[in-house]
Amino acid sequence: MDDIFNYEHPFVCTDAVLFSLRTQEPDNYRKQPEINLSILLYKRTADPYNGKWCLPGGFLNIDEMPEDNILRKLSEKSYIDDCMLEQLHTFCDIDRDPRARVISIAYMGLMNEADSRRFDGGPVWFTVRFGDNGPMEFRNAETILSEKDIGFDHCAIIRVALERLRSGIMSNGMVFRLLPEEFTLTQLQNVCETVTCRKEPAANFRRKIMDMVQETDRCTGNKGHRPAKMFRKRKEAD
Amino acid sequence: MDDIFNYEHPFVCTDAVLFSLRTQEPDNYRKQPEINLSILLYKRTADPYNGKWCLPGGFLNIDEMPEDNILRKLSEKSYIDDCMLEQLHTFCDIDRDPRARVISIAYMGLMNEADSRRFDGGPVWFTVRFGDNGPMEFRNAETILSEKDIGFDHCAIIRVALERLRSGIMSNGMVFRLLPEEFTLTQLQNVCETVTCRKEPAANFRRKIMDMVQETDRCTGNKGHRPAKMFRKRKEAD
DNA sequence: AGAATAGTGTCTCTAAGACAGTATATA
DNA sequence: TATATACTGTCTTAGAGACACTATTCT
Repeated sequence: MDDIFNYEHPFVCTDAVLFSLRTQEPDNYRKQPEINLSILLYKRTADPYNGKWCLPGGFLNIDEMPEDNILRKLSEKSYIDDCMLEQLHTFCDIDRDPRARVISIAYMGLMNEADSRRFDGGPVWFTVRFGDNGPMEFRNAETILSEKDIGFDHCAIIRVALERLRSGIMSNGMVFRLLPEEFTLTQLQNVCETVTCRKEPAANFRRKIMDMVQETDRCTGNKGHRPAKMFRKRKEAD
Repeated sequence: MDDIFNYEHPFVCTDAVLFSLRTQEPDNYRKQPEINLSILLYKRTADPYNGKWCLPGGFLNIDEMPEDNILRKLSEKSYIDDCMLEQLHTFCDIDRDPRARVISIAYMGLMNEADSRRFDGGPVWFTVRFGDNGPMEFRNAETILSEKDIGFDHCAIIRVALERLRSGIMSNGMVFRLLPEEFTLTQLQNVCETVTCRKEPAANFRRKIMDMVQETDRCTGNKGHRPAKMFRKRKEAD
């Protein structure tokens, strides 16, 4: 092999920010459930950052695409074998891994709640609390994590992913990857609102997204209030 | 060192799409010059892709940031020692380099015409012709290149850069990095129009960008028509 | 009736686009 | 006066936001 290939070169790894939803059943069956955004983290059991929580990912094999690497790592610990991944950014800080020079190609993925509930063992879902630019917080039934509990530069990666999700959720059809096939417009709106941290009158929201959805002939029922029509993502005909 | 670091891992390189402008002096001194977008390419003198034209960049050293790598490579061949670089995307196709597995972290940079004219020796500037999605063409005084004359996957990289430039030029203050400190609004508009491939009435354009610029007390003259006020980028006061 | 959500109609304001017009320098 | 660019005024339209209103189900 060529001379230029005989030098000590950086390692390459992947990291994935997987988003999903956690729907909290309400105390009163007539009320709408609370919807929270959640991400997937796992607890490290070795140095560096032993005991800290990190994003799933791994070292990239010489003959492997980053997306495949991430899906492989995820399917080792769960039942995920398909999830659309979008490249976010490549993180290159020289000392981001104390063991060696490791650059990380970061991806973002979205999955609906039903699929995300099939995870067990390995990584676990934490709901994300976040303000416009303030510190983030991650929770599940047992644990509350703050930014200092996150290893490597993964907080920065999560921030970039959140920013991408927030800016794209309304335009790129990202919302639909978080929702089941069929959903009510109120569900759709609640998801958008939790992601963007902005409330909006229903009439305005509906006008804006009406051309992205299509009505089905089904609706909700037994909720103690007017039933809601179910919608699905509109199939483009162009 | 750790066991996981004893494996054959991908190489990492950088590639930079540097944009600038080429102003073509008009035949009639009273007319506005034609402005073209241009990018920097160099001709390979070794396999693979011997004789093809490529983006500047290079293999990333173990203790080097990608931006520094690019600036180092550029300053070897020219006088560039500073240029804001923005990360575009990381290209990972397994066979994008026939010699080995090499992933490329691609960046985009913008420089004004005066700075870009200080390049000599090494890489050269080509004006870019491009339609909405059609094939690209690259020209300078001696040469016309089509996409097949570009090595590696650098055409795809250029396309991503163009797309980013086109979508951000009006909002992110990118235009101002292509222009000199002071410029006329017609110049500003012409640059925006060549980048976006869309014409627009001057009145509308001016209304849109008025809050991004600030007037100076200078103006053009001796042009055989009404002089134009010079403007500069508005310094934000927040 | 009361509680809760589902869904609609309409007003205002702003920004984008179309287009016609005025202003000013040089030969 | 002719040419070329510089700059402005205004009409129309589309979309965002605010807000008030009606509709439906279950207990």
